[in-house]
Amino acid sequence: MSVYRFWLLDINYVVKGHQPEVWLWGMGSDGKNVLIIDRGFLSYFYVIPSSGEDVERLAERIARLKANLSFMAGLEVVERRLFGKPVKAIKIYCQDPDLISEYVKVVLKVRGVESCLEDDLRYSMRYLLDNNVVPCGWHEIEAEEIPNTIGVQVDKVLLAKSRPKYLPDILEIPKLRILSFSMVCYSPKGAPKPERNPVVIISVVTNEGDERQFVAESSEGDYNIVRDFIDYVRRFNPDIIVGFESNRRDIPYLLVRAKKNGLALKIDRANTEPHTSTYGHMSVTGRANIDIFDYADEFPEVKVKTLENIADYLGVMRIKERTIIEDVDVAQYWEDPAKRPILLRFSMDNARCIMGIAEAILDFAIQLSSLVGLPLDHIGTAAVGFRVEWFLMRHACQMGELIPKRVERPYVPYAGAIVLEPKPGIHENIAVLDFKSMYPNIMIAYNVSPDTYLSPEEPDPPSGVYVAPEVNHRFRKEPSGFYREVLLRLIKARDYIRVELKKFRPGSPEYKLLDARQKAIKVITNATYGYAGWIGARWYIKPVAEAVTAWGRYTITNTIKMARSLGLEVVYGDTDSIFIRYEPSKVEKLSKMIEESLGLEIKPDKIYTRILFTEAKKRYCGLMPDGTLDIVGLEVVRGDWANVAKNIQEKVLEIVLKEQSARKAVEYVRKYIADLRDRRVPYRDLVIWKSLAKSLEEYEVRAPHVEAAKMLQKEGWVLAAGDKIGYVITIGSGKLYERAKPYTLASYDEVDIEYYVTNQVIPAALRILSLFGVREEELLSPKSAKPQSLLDFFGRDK
DNA sequence: GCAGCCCTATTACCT
DNA sequence: ACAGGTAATAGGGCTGCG
Repeated sequence: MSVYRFWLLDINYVVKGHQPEVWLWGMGSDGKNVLIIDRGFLSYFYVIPSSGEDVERLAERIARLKANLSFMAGLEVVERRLFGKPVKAIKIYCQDPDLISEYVKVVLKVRGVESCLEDDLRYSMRYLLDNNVVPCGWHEIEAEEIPNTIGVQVDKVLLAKSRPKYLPDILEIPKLRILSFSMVCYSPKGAPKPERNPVVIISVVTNEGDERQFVAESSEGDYNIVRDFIDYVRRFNPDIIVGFESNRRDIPYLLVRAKKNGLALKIDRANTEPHTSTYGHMSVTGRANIDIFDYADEFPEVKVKTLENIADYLGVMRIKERTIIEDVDVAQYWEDPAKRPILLRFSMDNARCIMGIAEAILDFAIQLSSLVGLPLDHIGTAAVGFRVEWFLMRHACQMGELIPKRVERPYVPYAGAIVLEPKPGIHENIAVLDFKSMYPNIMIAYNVSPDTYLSPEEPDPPSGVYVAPEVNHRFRKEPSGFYREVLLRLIKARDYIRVELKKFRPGSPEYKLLDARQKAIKVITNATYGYAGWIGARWYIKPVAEAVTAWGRYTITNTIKMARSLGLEVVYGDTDSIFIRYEPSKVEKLSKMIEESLGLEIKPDKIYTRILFTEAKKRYCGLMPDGTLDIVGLEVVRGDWANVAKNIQEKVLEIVLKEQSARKAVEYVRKYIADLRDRRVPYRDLVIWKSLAKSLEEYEVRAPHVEAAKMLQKEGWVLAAGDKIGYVITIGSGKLYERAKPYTLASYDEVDIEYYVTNQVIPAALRILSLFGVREEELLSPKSAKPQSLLDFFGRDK
């Protein structure tokens, strides 16, 4: 027996004859792939006695059930806390974790049992939580090698002789074998259906430089390529498999195709097929199956989350250098021998893009996984709320706080932040002062937490309370709350990493790793308030979230008052920021005042040379000292306007802010409209993208993007909530929804250019130019009357 | 029959 | 399926109008 050091890649469990085994799949420090089998970890759940019930007596009553519940392995009375209140609970051990839900039903019927807790945790997660075993983290374990009689695809199999011991100080990531794949399916008409249409191309790229392409010999049979793909995966033996929309599309498709061909998609390390797991992800036992698409939300700048757009954004592969083949066109490319090579190239490039994106996001995914404690293949599919919750659950366990049940609650809204009315027009030399992590710091400063909250009936405790303004919710000053403790740890960890970061050269592996770690910490820190206000949260208590925003409003209004008292002119503000005319010495004073009176930190974030406010809140454009534009909320940064509108608005903003001439901007718009009318702008710049928020039948109204989506559906494409519909408006009469058409099914000749002039370009341009008195007619008429006097708004403009 | 108004549904943004 | 605050468009119903 020896001590073995490994990095945890994946975890699952099996139960054989009511005896559970945890399977820890890892990378050894000796460079080997290992499976460590840990037997004998006892699962359990808690029983909360009804109030006034004698817990020892209740325990005895439950113990008597042993005759019926034969795999109950003992019980004990323990002291825990629930929402901060001390409780005596009965911890009931169960030999077979899969029997827990059954046993809970029986136990709940026992007189004096109020409820059961923590019976809803999967055995493997229970194991991770209780033993502080961390996915994507290094551990040491006493173990002995045993023969690989089960035929798993690893270098060695070990039998655990101790529980793993987490080594938090080793951040290093072992060398991982990564395989990316992308596939093309052939359907002569409509969307490919796995029951009838074959896979014709599978492209594969590995991070060891191998590139392969499996191509079907004919349009009918895909036996060969499915088999070759399975063989290839097994031969390469990747630790990580990456795809794009592979959870939802590729893997389920391949499963059906394999079956059709009498094959089994055994691409894992345990000779089983991929299976659906938590949060709708496809689990590949012993490997981490990652869907790049699940990380698309990390890039909000990318509005339409296609593979090529994300790759372009990350600099992996430029769209300009690619031929993009739309889904609707795949069949003709496959059928035409002259065009097929383009399709092959397209597919190979997709696999390369997936590998490139994987390499760009993997550091972050790994850090998020180890921080939150969810396995690498789960962390991407878990929604933000669940990521935060798993992080909290880990700490709850360590702090003796019981994990509350998930309960359904009605949605009752509460008041949020304050947004100031901007002063429309152009302002010079404006500084933005931002509170640093305002909500987390409020939660820390006032100890706002589910376990420190005092309900109205409860008296003030001796140590005193913090009372939230407006809403008057009270929170104990002591002891330090659950949220406060967790947030302090996060902030401390991030501060430490930021210091460490300075020791390394940007771009070095160490730097990338630490940077990814601090980003993961930041994400979880910033999401904690949102979690607190989420009705789906286990630790939801509305007054907690309500108090945080109340203190937020109090903080910003006081800040504004103090700024004004110092003679600073406040021109705008939103939630945790104020925009003021920049006067360095006064700003310095203000920071100090706030620090002293509120205990929160505010600092200048950026200084605009010039800034333009529209009449609307949350929509402005600032000119930075380096000449770049900071565009906020306007059409330019929105994904649901055609590029023609976005392009023209950006240009208008640039001219107005840099050259300070509305007249020039008007000229530019007129020229642009002329070009548009001559169809000199690319077709793609006319496409309007909108998401489907629900399934098509659920829509109450007829809207352009919904009608366009219905046309796609008619063609056989499967559409679901979250899909983006790209459409153009075509010539004709009647409502817009009658003239909307998916851009892939329409052509340039059908497009109603005047719609784009009137409803896209003009409104986008006027949003800015109307501030200077420009009217629609001036943009439309090629040679309008003399420009209005207001046009030359700076006098010095020639 | 339709312009004008108001309201609702819908989407995507900001912090 | 992390929060609330906000802007904006299109559709749809209603009113008033020779």
